[in-house]
Amino acid sequence: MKEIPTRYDHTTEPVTYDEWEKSGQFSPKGKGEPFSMIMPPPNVTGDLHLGHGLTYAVHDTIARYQRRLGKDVLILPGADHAAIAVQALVEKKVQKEQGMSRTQLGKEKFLEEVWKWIEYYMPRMKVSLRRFGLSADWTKFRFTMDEHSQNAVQTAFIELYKKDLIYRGNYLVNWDPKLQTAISDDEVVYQEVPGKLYWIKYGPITLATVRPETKFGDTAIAVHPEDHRYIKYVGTEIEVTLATGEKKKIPVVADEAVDPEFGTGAVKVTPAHDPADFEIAKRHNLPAIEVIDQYGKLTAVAGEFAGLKASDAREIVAKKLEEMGLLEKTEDYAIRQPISERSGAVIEPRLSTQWFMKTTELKKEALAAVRSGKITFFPKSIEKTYEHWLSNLHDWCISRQLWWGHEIPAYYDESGKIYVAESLDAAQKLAGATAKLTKDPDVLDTWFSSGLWPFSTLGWPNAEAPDLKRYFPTSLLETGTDILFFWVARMIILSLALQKDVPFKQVYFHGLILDEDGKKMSKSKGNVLDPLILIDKYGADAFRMSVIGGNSVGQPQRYSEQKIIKYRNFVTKVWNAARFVAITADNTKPVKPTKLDRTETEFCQKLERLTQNNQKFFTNYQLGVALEELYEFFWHEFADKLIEYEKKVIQETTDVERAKEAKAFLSWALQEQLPLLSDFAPFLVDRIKKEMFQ
RNA sequence: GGGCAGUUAGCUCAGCUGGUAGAGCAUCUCGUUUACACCGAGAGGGUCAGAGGUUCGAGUCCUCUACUGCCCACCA
Repeated sequence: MKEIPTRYDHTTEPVTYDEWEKSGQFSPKGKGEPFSMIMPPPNVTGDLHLGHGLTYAVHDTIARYQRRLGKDVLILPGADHAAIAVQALVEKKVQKEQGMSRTQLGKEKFLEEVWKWIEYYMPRMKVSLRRFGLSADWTKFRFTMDEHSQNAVQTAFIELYKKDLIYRGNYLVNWDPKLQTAISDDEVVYQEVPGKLYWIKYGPITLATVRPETKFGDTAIAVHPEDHRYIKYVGTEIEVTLATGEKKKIPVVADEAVDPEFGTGAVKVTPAHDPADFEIAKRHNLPAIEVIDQYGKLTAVAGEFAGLKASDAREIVAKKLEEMGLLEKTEDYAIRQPISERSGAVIEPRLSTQWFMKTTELKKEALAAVRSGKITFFPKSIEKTYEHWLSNLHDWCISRQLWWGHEIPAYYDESGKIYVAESLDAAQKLAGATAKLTKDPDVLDTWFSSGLWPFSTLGWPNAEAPDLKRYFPTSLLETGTDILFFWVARMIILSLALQKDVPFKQVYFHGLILDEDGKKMSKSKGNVLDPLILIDKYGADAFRMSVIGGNSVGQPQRYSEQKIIKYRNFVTKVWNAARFVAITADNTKPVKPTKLDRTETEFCQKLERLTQNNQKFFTNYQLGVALEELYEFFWHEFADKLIEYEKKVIQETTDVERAKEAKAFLSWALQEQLPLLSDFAPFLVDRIKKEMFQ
């Protein structure tokens, strides 16, 4: 009899993983039907949360299932440079350790610090990723800032520029005064804060506004075209008195965007600081006057108020207007304030010269790709969200005033003319030898490089790269709904633009993990669970099953340690059932006996059904259901019923052959279930095989 | 304001194309120390959010309502 402990020892997992990796079994063989997944690259910010754990658990479970079916599986791992996030972290670190700001340190030194950060965190992150048991091909690991990625990004930019899909222009952007950069619409979140609605006299017209401090930048008053109250003013100019006492004339325009029901039905138009006003101004050819600068302070046009922070200026200006008899009344009002998701600063819509990507044509193609079924979403309901977002998509601001990130391959001569080229030399050729060129100082939005990820990782822009030819378009993208717009939609757009094909055929959106009370987990709430600590305590298999089990496609799930305990117990159960089979049926070859009694036949039928369902559930990405059924079957059908039944048979029968057959049947039944289990619990099954059946 | 989900046992959740409800945890009873107490046998517990409709028959399809969550939006 073998000496087998009654507990599965999960501390051997890293060793097992090492063996797997060294054996090369995670690398695709290049034979069979390809099945590829590009792993969502985690940010190199130092920590992995439960959401990452879920992502990798699902990735790996699907990959192992596909391998079991005989597919040529590739999981390509990577990491993201996370421009804004990492820059902010390194800035904090430099400030703390050297007492210097980024600007004091200088760009070159600062970037050295960033690379030090990357060099420190990258290896740690890779070690962490391996703890999940992720069967990724590490030889193909890619970082969004490695040389190949940089080249891909530069090439993409140049190609898109040549195709006239990228342009530079002075438009209203979301300005983050804290980070001193523009950010995209999707990086802005809104918060309701108590504020006031100010009713201000503009000559004969009174209008309501929440931002009296921007009055200096008003270049029109807008009313609805059918509003009879104001029709007589439309087309005329009205003299307006500013808080500085200065008087100026501004036109009254008619625009559909104005809601006659709100306030007085008249609205001030401040094109430089309000997206809606900016649009009105475009339609009526109105000038834009900058009232707020890049630091969020009032500019010279505000006269005596110049230099005040916009938020402070509000009440001061209003008070002055009141003294001047221009403030009719105020009322309490909930303001919807735009906040930078990155820094928490109040966003100031501001005119700025930036690079943009045109989306008008591409979004149609991106819509068609999903509508036509070239890309399938799981769950399907996400398609509506996707459609809605795309149809409302504006051009995408892709430049950022940061230091850490992909450089923009654009050069300017003294007259400001743009030369887009891969190097200074190449630009110089375009501009002529005498031109004095300067490089664009900005970097690209992180999501621009992430958007190229499904093909840049496979060798693009080299169209002949073997991996690109074999594994693109990828089979499946597995991710969370939180980055549907940031990432999923952008990959589709950029892939259609540059590869003329979809980046993936299926997208599986797993649901968000919430805490016990159904609240989002966040560091600030202090309700986060560290997946690596859970793995240390209970093992990777239990962890993987705990995030997959009881989770269904796209549905949020509440998570607590109780769940992982359930699966840790399951791991022990499987271990002990296998142990029993190994001990009693030690030398039996796992061949299905030919003679079966009724109980055994019934078991076979149930097992057959389980296998069929398993495949069906995986096809629909109902991993939670697949796991639950397996759990039920193994524990209650196999362990509780079949093992107990055969145990009795073995004890009671006098027929030696019958006892042998019972043992053989048990052994066979176990071996049939182990492959199914190994999708979810690869470490456990590996150990069972090695310790008990070798 | 619009869109999308969800509302099933005390708790966490399953329940595909309709046929009078399931699991895990928790509770209670009993058992077992030669696979496993991270165990076994069993029990209690649900008018499937509410109302209406389709149907021989509805958690399961339709409509409306309520509550919860998520996403989007230029009502200043």
